[in-house]
Amino acid sequence: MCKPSKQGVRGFESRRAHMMQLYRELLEKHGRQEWWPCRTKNRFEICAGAVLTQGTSWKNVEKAISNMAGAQAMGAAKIAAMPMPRLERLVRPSGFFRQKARRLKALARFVSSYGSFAAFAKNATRDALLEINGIGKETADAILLYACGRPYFVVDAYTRRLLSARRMISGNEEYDEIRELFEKSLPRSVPVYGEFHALIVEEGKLRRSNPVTS
DNA sequence: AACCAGGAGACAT
DNA sequence: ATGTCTCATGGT
Repeated sequence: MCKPSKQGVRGFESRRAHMMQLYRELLEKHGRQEWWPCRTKNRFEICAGAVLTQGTSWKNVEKAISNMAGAQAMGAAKIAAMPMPRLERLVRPSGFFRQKARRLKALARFVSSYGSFAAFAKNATRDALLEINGIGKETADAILLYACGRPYFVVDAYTRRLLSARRMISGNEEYDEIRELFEKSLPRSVPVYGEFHALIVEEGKLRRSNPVTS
């Protein structure tokens, strides 16, 4: 049952075509972003970055990451065992430092409970991540995609604006509807998801600094 | 000198 | 379900 109607099939193919076209267009315009993939051997650093960047510019996050790395503290076990005042001091430049220190610690304990990062990356579920206080949908998906190498598309405010500007969504869709739109329209590829989201962010930043150039 | 970043949670309506 | 407030540092 539920064999797709011609309308449904055409609608699906059309969305997929638009999505690929958008990807190509952004890729040509901005070039490859290569956010985290190979540059970072430490995958916990990606998890930390996902939390630290909540509501703050990446520039500030880099300072906090640099502090943690400089203190030999960029690891789940180290963060899990670190006294809060010390952790707060390290992440202070990223803003919201008290709650971010708490969130990092909760995440570090969760990762540590798997015994190894590899075990965490393989077995942690999205729902389990979402139960951690301070890990919402966007942060969870960013961790799953960029740190765990799993095919979850990351949706942010730029993504909504861009898609509604292109009339690919109406604008009032739920987070997960938009995520599934990407995941169903694109080949199930971690590098593609990662690059596409990064490109959308880059495009969003450009639009902000220069509101008039389409 | 406001304004705002690669958000999320708590709370009121 | 949908708004509004808070969290906080550093760059335009």
